[in-house]
Amino acid sequence: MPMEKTFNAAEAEARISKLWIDQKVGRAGANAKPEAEAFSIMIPPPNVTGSLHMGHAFNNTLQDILIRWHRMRGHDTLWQVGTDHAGIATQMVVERELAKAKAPSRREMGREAFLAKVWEWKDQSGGTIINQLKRLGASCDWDREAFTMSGNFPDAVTKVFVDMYNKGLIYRGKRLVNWDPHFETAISDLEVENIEVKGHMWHFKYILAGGESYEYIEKDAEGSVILREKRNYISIATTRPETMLGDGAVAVHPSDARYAPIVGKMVQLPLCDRLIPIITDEYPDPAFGSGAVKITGAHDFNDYQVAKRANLPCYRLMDTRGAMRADGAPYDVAVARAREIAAGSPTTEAEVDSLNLVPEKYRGLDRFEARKQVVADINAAGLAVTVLVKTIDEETGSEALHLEPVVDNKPIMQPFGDRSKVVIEPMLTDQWFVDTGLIVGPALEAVRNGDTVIMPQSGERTYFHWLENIEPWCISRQLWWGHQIPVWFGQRREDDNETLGTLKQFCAATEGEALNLAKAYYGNLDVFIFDGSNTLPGRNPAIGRTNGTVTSIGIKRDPDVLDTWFSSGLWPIGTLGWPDKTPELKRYFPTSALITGADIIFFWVARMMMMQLAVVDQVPFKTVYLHGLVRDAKGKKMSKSLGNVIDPLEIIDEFGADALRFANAAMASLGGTLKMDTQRIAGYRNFGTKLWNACRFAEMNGVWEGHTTATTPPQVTSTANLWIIGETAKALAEVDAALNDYRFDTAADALYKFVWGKVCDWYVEFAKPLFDGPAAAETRATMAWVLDQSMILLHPIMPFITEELWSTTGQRAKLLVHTDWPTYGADLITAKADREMAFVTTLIDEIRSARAEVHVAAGLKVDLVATSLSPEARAAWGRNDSLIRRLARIDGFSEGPAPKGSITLALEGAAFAIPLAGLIDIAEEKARLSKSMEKLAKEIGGLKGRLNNPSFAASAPEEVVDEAKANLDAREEEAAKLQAALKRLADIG
RNA sequence: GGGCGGUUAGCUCAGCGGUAGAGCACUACGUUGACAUCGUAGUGGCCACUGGUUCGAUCCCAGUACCGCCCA
Repeated sequence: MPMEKTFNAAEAEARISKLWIDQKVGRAGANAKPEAEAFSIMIPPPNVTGSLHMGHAFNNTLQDILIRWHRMRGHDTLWQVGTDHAGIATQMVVERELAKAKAPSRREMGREAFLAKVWEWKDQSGGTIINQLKRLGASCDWDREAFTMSGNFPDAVTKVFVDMYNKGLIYRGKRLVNWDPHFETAISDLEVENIEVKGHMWHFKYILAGGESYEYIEKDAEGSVILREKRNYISIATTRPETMLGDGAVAVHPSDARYAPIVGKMVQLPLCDRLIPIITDEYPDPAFGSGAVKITGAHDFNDYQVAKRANLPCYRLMDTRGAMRADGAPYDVAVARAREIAAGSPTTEAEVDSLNLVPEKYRGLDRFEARKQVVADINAAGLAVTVLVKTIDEETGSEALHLEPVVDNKPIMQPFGDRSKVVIEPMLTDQWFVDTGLIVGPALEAVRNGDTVIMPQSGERTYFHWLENIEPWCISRQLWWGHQIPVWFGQRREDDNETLGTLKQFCAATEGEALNLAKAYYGNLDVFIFDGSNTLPGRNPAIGRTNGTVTSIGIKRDPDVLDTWFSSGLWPIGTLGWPDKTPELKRYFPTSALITGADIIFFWVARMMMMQLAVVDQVPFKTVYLHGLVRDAKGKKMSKSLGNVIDPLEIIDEFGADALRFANAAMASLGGTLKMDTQRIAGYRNFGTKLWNACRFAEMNGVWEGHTTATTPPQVTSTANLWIIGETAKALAEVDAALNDYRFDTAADALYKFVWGKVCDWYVEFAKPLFDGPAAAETRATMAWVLDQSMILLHPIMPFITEELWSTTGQRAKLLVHTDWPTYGADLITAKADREMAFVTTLIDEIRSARAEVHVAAGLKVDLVATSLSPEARAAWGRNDSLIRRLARIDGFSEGPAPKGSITLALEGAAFAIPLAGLIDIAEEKARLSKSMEKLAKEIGGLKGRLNNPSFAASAPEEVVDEAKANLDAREEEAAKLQAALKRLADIG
């Protein structure tokens, strides 16, 4: 059955994909030669909730190109596939599904039932993205699909936590964290997006205690007094009025002379029955606002630092949902205790946290509601800074002056949760942290000494900059979906004089081990797991008593889970079976390359480096290839709201996976963003069609008859065949070099130019006359070989169309995916053939160009007269005249002087005339020649300028000088010929 | 404010010491033993600006302007 005119991607891709999967072509070690070196890649695990977007398509195309290339080369390859449980993202999706289905909410159904729902959902929809990867042609080892919540992974995560805990690399502490009031969990710095929004700045007066007052003096830049008044207050500015309820002080800069008289004095905190001090700190900027800053240690990161320095208590004002606290003792009780603490009464962090200093009227209000209320109350109390405003009564026209509160409209940077999109609240909570400062050293060193190479190099600078300024990593999340933290809490023994108010921690891989630890600690008490109802407040353990004496004690597991990135940080070893010493771990770790987006260098790459080095003392990968983000054709971020999202599956439907893959490879230059243009993808679809039709042409000419795969090219004698065999060797060398350097764009470019520019544009055309001559047999053999090589070399980038062509063009021992990658070298290049074909193609180009410029009808055959021929040129003509005649539409050929009324061509070593008496416009030919002369003159001028410069000859390398000389000679020779032709034209008229 | 990068043909981008390339778009023409998802020919660039290094700079260095991205 003859080949169709085009490749039917939709039909063939499904069929070929199934074939590859059924035959397990991507299994670890497939097609490996004995003793082969290993090449392994870990897929950046997509979220199990995810579906394939352009970023995935791009990222996985590059990985597949590398894997296929190495696999064909006979290396022992593994492309480890799998998905990430993606804590917040997945929990969010399932909660949304529940809401949509009007099912009970997460809280209503409880932890166990909810987790069952998540697993149910995962089983139903978790395979989506994996199946989409298959459509892209990804040749992963599908049998090894991993999941961060399945198999050995949870145990591995737990083991790492316990080990790190025991080494003192993980600690628990009360810290100000980014709190997401929607998910009611802490999130890491990296999960916060700071966005500029319209905000307001309010100005409040805090009245000095005891009726005190001072002289407030404001000076301008020159030091002249511009305001002098007696004040009984200090003015503070804030964008978050509701947090004033938790203020611990007012801070001013130590150099600020305006407030020097009142530093150390107390002010009355408005709306509250508390006095707070005026303190000095470097933090306030005297030039900003009034220069005085209210300090709310529990709800602002800067204030927290000030509070720490000044040893101020940090009173938490909000609950987990971002509403003003309604728990704890009544306000007057709490505030009384706060006054005692302020007066020096000893306290603990835990006690401070338990005190609810929100006055009764604000309790339970949402934080934004509370903000409005506080502002209203401050205004009502006359404590707002005001300005005189003149109003005119519209009816009477009478003017009136009155005071209005000063509220500045100003843009403010506000933190939002990257998943929830709600305003993040700095919140003082107990969390687990990795003491990253202790494990960052080896991760930095490994990149510095080249154990791991980051490409492009700018990525290394970013990596260093972040790691050199690393902050502790908050790894606990108040979620349900994830790896539960393997720590159980119990009450401290009375003789245990650790920090008051904290619980004893038992960190262990299993409940049994935790119980053993606890038994060892509590001595003769019975220890049991307390996992019951939440009737006891917080995480307090249960205590059993007999006749009033404590006889048993319960320990309770921390309900929190680990940050998703803690587990995905272990992806390289976890997927290979660690902590077991599996053969795969031995074989494929450290992995060869990590291909990932530059946007997760902090989230993932840096953490994998730190974690793997901390756990197994080895780098996780030798090369990190960072790529940019995929944008739309205009460079805009693809987003649903903009409506510019390009769905890779739709692209595959329309153009085929190969076109998308080739476009991805061609765009993969290092650095920058990637602008995805469907026109370009269409172009690469056309490229596939081009190859397809070259093979179809071969088929029509019997090239494939009885064809089997040959590893070496046929022995040939004709120049065109020798030449294309050499070009194939050049293409192989370019592709190998490019892929070796991770230059997917260079590889794609070389292949495009070879297949289209050399094979299709020239070689197929050359073959047509050769098929009629004595070289027909060797030409068929050469074409078969060259097209085979094209399929092989293109296969890593365009696997489907090449696999399909492979099976339709001959008897094949193996699928293309497992066909050996060639190893031939420069010995296939014949310099003489190269030179000769350069002459032939240049001559054809020149004739075509000249014909077009003087408007010779395309169909018209013309004669050619050689006016001068070097021996080499004469030989070249003799061996290739059928090619030239056909492609340049030449009829008769002779040697001799230029006939009258001909146009002239000048080449190196030859000059030709095309007699066109009566057919051409003399003026037009003159113009054409003059234009060529101008171009030559410019080149000659440049070359002469260089060569006439004495220091050029003195300083430039010899070969550069020689090249310039040779160039000048050749250009001058051509110019002379053109000059002669111009003269002839002038003679005619 | 700190860090990283960019500025090359109408568009999207390569090139990164020897005088500028690709794809797309555009214009004209369509002879051909595969391909109109095509062929042939062509138009189009003070390589952001200003200095410096060099025999020579789009390329290296410094500064300026503008534009991105990341982190505060």
